[in-house]
Amino acid sequence: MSKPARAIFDGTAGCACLSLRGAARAVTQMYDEILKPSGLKATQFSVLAAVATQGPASMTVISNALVMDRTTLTRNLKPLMGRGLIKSGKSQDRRQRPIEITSKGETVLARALPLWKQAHDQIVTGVGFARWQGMVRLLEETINLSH
Amino acid sequence: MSKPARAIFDGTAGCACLSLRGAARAVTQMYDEILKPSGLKATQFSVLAAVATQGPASMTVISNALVMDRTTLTRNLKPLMGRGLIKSGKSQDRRQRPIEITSKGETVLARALPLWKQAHDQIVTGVGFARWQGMVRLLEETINLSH
DNA sequence: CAAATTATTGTGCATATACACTAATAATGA
DNA sequence: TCATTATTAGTGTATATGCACAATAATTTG
Repeated sequence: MSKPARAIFDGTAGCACLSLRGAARAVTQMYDEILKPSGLKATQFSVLAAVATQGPASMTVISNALVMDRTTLTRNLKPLMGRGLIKSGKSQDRRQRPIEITSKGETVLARALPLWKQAHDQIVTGVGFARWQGMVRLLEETINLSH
Repeated sequence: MSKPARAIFDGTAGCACLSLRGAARAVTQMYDEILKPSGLKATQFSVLAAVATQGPASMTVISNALVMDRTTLTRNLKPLMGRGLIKSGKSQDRRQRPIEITSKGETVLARALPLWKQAHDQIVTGVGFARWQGMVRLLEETINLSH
């Protein structure tokens, strides 16, 4: 009876949130390591790529595309803005400050892409293409569940 | 030619890291919301439960069990320590400061467990038991891949 | 045993995350 | 029109994350 919690909760095993967060941490570290030569972290790469494909677009549009809280995106744009990889412009709607990638940002993104592909392939090859596809599908369903 | 990046990278779709992080964010928010009455956030619940089941144990042991960087665990213990839910003791090996749950921590954890179960069931029911099991297995494989 | 190595933990720094709240602007409606 | 409501974005605060580095103690090795 010295550890009553053991009887009711078995720690790591079987918690969707814990598994997801753990996998996200592990994969992020792998991506960060491989992306290192580009000077981008995994999140920064994702944001830069989203701005490149979606932009010029409002913060709200981009944050929705990234399944990321709007205020989180505000902070995540800062290091990219500081390095001049993206810029914010003006809109007719003066509340909006549409974000777009700069030419310097395009260059950095282009250099990062083969590294991203390398990390990506490592995951896909590791778990197998079909199973990986199934996982991405499940993850998207899971995201929709909590909306 | 105004958006050359679109041709080489299709943003959100198909990036394992982005999908994982997005799903982790979404699920964490769901857990946080449901766990609110307990005063614990999802991560805090996980850490507290791990300490309860593993402890008394060294930081290194617990961080490995959680697939969490050791220094991250150090910071994550702080709010739990501050609320008196866990405590650190001493060991023969004077480098170690084994962590264990307090009786107050046991009480809080016991109150949080039904809430955790509620969140958990919401995910499992949503994606289906078998598919959820498959996902957890894949997530664990993915974690092992990046080690 | 003393020196080198390994193991355990903490801290500085930078980024990532999101809720509550605020400010500014646009849209709506009486 | 002008007051109300809705939309868009930023800030304050707190936690989460991890690399580089430092400090301390145990272990190994010559």
